[in-house]
This record gives sequence, structure tokens and C-alpha cells, in this order.
Amino acid sequence: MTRYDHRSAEPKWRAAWSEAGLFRSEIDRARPKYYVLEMFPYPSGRIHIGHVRNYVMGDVVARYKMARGFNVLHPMGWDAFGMPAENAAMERGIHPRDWTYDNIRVMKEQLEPMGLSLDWSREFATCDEDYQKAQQALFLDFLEAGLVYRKSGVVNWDPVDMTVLANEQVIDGKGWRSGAPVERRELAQWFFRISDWAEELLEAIDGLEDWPEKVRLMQRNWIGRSEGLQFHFETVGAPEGQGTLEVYSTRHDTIFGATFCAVAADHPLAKALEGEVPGLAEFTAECRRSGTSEEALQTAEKLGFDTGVRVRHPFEPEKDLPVYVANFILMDYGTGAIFGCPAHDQRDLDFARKYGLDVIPVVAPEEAGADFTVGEEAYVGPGRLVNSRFLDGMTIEEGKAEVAARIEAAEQGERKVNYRLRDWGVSRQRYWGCPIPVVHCDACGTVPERKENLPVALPLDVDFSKPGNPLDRHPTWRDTACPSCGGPARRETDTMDTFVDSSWYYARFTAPHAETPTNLAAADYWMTVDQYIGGIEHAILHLLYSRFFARAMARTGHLPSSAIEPFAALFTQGMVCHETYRDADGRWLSPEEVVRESERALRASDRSEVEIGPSIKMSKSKKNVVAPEDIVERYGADTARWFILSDSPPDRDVEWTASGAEAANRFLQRLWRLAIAEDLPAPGDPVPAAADDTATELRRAAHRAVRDVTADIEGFAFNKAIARIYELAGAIGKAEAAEAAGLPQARREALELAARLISPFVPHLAEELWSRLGHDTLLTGAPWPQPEAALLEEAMIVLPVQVNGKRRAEIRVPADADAKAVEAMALAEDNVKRFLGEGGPRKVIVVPGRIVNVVA
RNA sequence: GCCCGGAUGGCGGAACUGGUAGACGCAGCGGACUCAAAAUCCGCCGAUCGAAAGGUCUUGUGGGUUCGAGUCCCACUCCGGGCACCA
Repeated sequence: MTRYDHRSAEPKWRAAWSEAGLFRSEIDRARPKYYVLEMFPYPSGRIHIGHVRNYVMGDVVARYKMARGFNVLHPMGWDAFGMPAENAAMERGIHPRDWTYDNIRVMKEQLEPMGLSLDWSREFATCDEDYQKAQQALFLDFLEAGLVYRKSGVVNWDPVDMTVLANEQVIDGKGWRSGAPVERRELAQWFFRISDWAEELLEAIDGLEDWPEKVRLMQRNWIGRSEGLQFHFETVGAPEGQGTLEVYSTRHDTIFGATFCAVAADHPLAKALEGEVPGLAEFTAECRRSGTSEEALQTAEKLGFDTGVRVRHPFEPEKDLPVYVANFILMDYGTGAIFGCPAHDQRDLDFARKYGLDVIPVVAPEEAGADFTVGEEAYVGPGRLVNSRFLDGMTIEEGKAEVAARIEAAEQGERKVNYRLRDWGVSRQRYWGCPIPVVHCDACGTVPERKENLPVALPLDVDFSKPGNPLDRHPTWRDTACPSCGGPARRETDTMDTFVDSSWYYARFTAPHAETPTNLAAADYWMTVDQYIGGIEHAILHLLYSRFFARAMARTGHLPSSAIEPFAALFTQGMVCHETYRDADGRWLSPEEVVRESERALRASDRSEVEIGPSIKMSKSKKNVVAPEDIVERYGADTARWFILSDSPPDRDVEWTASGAEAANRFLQRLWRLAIAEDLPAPGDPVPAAADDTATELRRAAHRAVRDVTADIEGFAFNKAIARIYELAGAIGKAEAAEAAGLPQARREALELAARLISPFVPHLAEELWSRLGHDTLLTGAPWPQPEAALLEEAMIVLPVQVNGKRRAEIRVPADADAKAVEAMALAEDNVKRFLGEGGPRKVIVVPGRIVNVVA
């Protein structure tokens, strides 16, 4: 029996698409545009199935929208800066640049056979000098607009690698590479002023209706808005210049429960006292040394040091509160100082118990009286204020309002909204990143590089044999002339966080070869991205940074104001998982080393028993990876595309199985066999008017499939769309065996519709079927089919009949039968009579077209 | 700790706004074709009682609303994810 040969068909059709230039997009104002984008890959070395799933989903959308008449933009590029390239350089002596571009070449070769409808003419890598130049120009414009600044900040410093570490790179207080205890060090860093946009970024989330609710919630939490009161206490016994202590609280209603104040180790008051109070300097040093990783913070004991300084309670002048330096107070949130109310904050309570401070309950639950006490658990629920003089009896909200009003009237403070979101530190002491285009001059200070001198390019002759930033110790690269005075100056050696690169690439795709970062006309036409697709792991940082960047670019004239939200719709796809295998010695085995039988698995080499582990995300360490090129070689790209979309909803994880891939291939072969049947009439031969019921039934099935597949694609339910296509193939297969007037024509119509419906999913096979059915045009880009309304309507329908809510019979009725007739038919059913027993029905509910329920 | 999801056959999953639970696929079982195998085709496939017709039970657990609940409400169990000294 002949078989569909993907090895010859797939390259043939890709060549045909390429020759026809179908995926090159140009501005065309006559057609509506559609911009579909998948999160671009980091060129780590090889494409894996997870990438394939991501891009195939985007491809289904792109091809579908193309068929619906949209002018589609579907580009691809490379997120090419980052640490792994430097690690490769250090470990294997390969230059990061060569390593990166080699990987890009290999991965592009892997991607090519997948048949993705990508416009490769727009391809770029973020490490291309063109892109760096554009990004540096953006940086300078942001700097001029006041969106970028430089300040000293506390960082995680690895003293061995001599570099700054991200919080995620600090494990148990030690550097993830060096294992050396991480220090908290103050370093001048460049920051983007994202926190200025906190309110705007938060409010605009409401408008992102086509984003997953989950992601919107995560962004809201990340921005972390809180409403509170910022006010000051008068200090007693504090050094010069520390006459007041500014604190921030969201529970200012509990002010009468305050029994202490606490400041951060880096707070000016703490610093001012370091030389005066014995032991304090040691304590603050200890605080600074302790790790900043989440785990370290979580497990760290709450420690405090009484400074001896006191503050005066604003409403009880006779009462003084002690001021502690505490290790759990953060300098960069609020004012770096708090008042502690142990009765109504667990952390404050723990602290108070440890240092023997008073616990004064000031909020009592409704059911409790004024003698309400707090044990080891702070009370944070609702209630009424007690022990609070003029606040007594008020609710928490009323208390807050009253305290705020009095503090404001006394000009001791004001209501203030605070955000968890911090400014974005973008300085990295790294080589393989985009250089920050500024110059340090002894005479002029920090001076922006002139735009005509861009790009500030990375030197290629760098030395990775020593730790630290190679740019810092390069013999000549740092030396330059001051753009302002012309005198000798030094280049900034920090490079930008790679998240900067990915924060605006979507905009660059609209005019990838422009001299300026963007071309406003092109951006105005293509932006915003209509559908963005990628992993949930980028739910916060990448997406938030991109939203900030689009706004900053709009402010500096690089994007139209209509594009401040870069991604109109977001879809987060699940991961690809696979079973794990271990041999008797506990060594991981890859799927190629294993023969899978129904209930067990054997090692291919010696048929020894293999333990089957859970299906988890594919990873090199567990060896449960499947190489896309192996699948493509064996079954073809279409099989890989079909299978990866067929089994699970796109937002959930999918398990890759060999049997599933085989089944996908079996189905594609089946479609092909159906389409090469010899008894099919010529193209254009219409279904005769006198067609038999069998033929009409097939036509109905085909047109229903068109309706359902269309809805499923629109709804991102590709697994359901595929199930509908399986059903259609089943109907065509059944019809092949039958003989009826008009059936060959109906089969032909159904096959043509099937070819059109599968084209977004398995584009090569769709073209092959289309061609085998006698067409000499390309199917790709051809208009999407419309179902015939008349064929979607059924003359007769089957209605279930329930007695007391249990199904007892089915009746076949005309679709437009009236309720009375339906009721009569239902009551005439034997089984209905049987369960009704003696006495007639008390009530009959007829839901037209749905169900009949008889109540006995 | 706080905030979100989710739980449906042996497995992945369907089920419109409350209306025949289990579409479609995998795995399994039986059969046809074949000397045989592969490929292909046909049938069965939640549990249970029954020869059958048909009955009973069944969507994590327990309650509730309703003519009718996988779907809505309340309480709980388990699983997954996010955040977490944020004052």
C-alpha cells in the first residue's frame, strides 16, 4: 500500500511557500493587520519540544488569521545576550559571540523543517550591533527624559566571582557558582524609574481583558499597592538632625497599641548612632551580612537592638516608645522605619515577646469585650477599637480616617500610597550584554555618549581566565574622550540586564532595519501585538518590564501613544512532559534507550527491566527529552505539530508519548488515503440536487466540522478542533464504503473542507491533499471556508425524556415541533408510562431542542 | 502564613448560559484480511445486576438549592501554582 511520504512532500511545499513569498509581511492599509508573536528563544544550543509547542500554537493562529484575510505579521528572533554564553567561554574557551551565533545557526536549521509561517526577513538577535545601537539610543533618550538614573544601592556581591548576583542566584546565602558567602554591598547602579508608573501599570491591568486572570492577578500582587499614613514622631535623645522619626503604616488605627519603633540597619538614625551606642555597629554589620535570599529571610530570627533613643507618642505625650534597630525592617520600603503594634501584627508580636515589650490590644472582635487579650497569635481580623481614647468604639476604617485626619491637621504627616514595586536595577557587571552608553569624566561627571558615536560596541579581545567583569580589566576599552569636554574619561563598564533586550523587541520587529529604534509609521500600523504566546514563567518580570518600556518609548516618541500596552492578548501555554526512566542502578535513561511495552519498559540494549517514573517537564538532567529533529525525520513535522496540539488543552501541560506520536501519524496517513481514492469526481463537480440522505448526512457532518473547528481555533481550544477533525474523517471513511446518489461528490466536498480545516495545524499535508484533489493553487492563504447555514440545521432531532430527572426514553421529533406535540410524544413512550405508574404527570417541562422532564 | 487554580473511566481529556456525563485520542480486549507478520479494516471498552429488555450506582468528600447539578451555594479533603519580613 502506498503511503504519504513526508520526506518528499514537506520540503516541496515549504519551497513553494517560500517562492510565493507568502510569509513576508508588508504594510497594507487595505487589509486589517494581525500581529502574532511567540516569546523569542534564548539560543541555548538546541530547539526542544517546548519551543516547538510554543511556535506551532502561534503558527496555527497566524495561518488561520491569514486565511481570514488579515495582513499577518509573524516574526522570529533571538534573545541572545546572557550568562550561559560567558559560562561557555569560561569553561570551554569559546568566545561568547561565536558560541551564540553558532547556536542561532543550529537552532534556525532545526526550526526550518517545522513549516512555520515566519517572516525571516525580520529576524534579528539582540546581540546584533544594530540592535545594541538602537537600544543604547533608547537608553540615552530615557536618560534625558529622566526615566533612568544612577544611585547607590545594596546588592548581593559575590567576593570570589567579583560580580553582582540576582536574588535567585543566592542559595543559602552563598553564590550559586562560587559557593562563597554573599556580601551585601553598596554599589552605584543604573535604575529605570518603573516605580513612577506603578499606579498606571496597576490601573491598566483592568483593561487587559484578553490576558489570563492569573497573570493579571500576579502583576497586581507584584505591584503591591497599599494605602497608609506616613507621619513622624518627635525623638528624644537622638543625635543632631534626627529630631523626628518618619514612619509608614497601613494600620494607623492601632496607634494606641504601639509599644516600640524599629528602623532598618541602613536607616540614617541607625548610622548616626553607630559611633555612639556601644555594640550597635556590630549589630548593623551583622544585619548587612545576612543573606537576602527568600529562604534566609524566612528562617532568620527577628533580632533587635535597643538604641536607647525614644520617640514621643503623637496622642499620648506622656508616653515614650523605645526605638530599636531590627533586622526585618527594609530600608527601601516605606521610610525604613515602623511603629510596632504587637497585638495586631504577628511579626511585631514575636518581636515584643522576645524583648519583653508591652502588648496592648486595641482592636477587639465584635463578640469580645474590652478585656480582649492577645496570646501568641496577633489579632488581625475585623472589630472595634478599644483602649484608644477618642477612637474607642470605631471600626478599623473609621479609626484610620480619624487618626489620619488628626495627624494631617497637626501637620505631622499625610496619607500616602506605597507600592511594593521597586525601581528596576539594570546594571550588570558582565561582558555579554548591551553596554550602557555613558562615560565617566573627572571634570564633567557622568556624561551620556553622543548618539553619533553609537553603538558603544563590546571589544572582542577579552579575557575570561579570571573572575570579574572582563570589560573592567580590558587594557584599552575603558579609555575614551569625554563627550562633553573632550578630556580623558572612562567608559561605564556595566552592561544592561538582558530583560532590557526583551522589553522592546516586539516593537523592533515592526521595522527591524530602521536606523532609529523604531519607525513610527510601521509601529503605528503593526502595534500592538494582537496575540502574544509564551510560558507562564514570564508572567511578571518580562511582561511588566515590557509594559513599562512601551510607555517609556511612547513618552520619548518611539511608539505611538496607542501602543502603550504592548500585548493586547496573552496566552500562556503549558509545558511538554515525558515519562522518566531509570535502570536497576538508578541511572536515568533517555526514551531512545528504552523499549516501551504496554505496562512496562525495557532497556533496548539488554532487555533488562526499567523503572518508569512520573511524567515531568523535559530536562537534560532526567534525560526525558525528545529531540524534535528525530520526530521530524521519522514522521515529519506535521505529525509532531498534530500530536503536540491534539492531546491536551494548550494552557495545560502535555505528555509526549511515542504511542501518541504514532497515532498522530496514523491519522495523517488515513486522511491521505481517503483523499487519493480513485472514485472521486473531478474538482468543481457539484453535489447533485437529487442527493441521497447518506450524501446529505456527510455534507452536514462536514459543515458542522467547519463551524466547530472555526470556533475552537478562535477559542484557543486546538485539542477540541482536532477532535472535530477526527470525527469528520470518521464520517468520510464510513461514506467510502457506501453507495448513494451524490455521495462521491459529497465525499469530495468533505475532503476539500478537511484539507482547509487542517491547514493551520498540518500545513504540508493540507497542501498535498489539496493538490491530490486536483487543485493547482496553493491552499496556504486561501480563504477560510464558511459553513452553509442550511446544512447546519437539522429537520429531525432526538430529545431525551426524563421522569423525575432520570432519563427513561428518547423521542425523535421535528426540530420545530411545538411543546404540546413533544409532550404528547414523550408521554406515549412505554418506558415513560412505566415509571410514571398510576396517576398522570404532575408537571411536564419541555426545554425546546434540549430535553423533556416529566414529574410524577 | 496569604492569594489563586484544579479534582470527571486504566490514561490525556470532552460536556454551550443548569438539560442524554464520558466526545475525540491513547492503552486494552475481540474479530476480519494473511501461510505468518506488519499495515489496514470492523466491533467492544466507567462500575455493577441481568440471557435480554432494562435496572442500580457513578464527575474528590459531606450537605443544600432545583423539575433537573460535573456545572450554582455552604463546609471539608487532597493536589498544583504564585507571593511572602512590604509595615
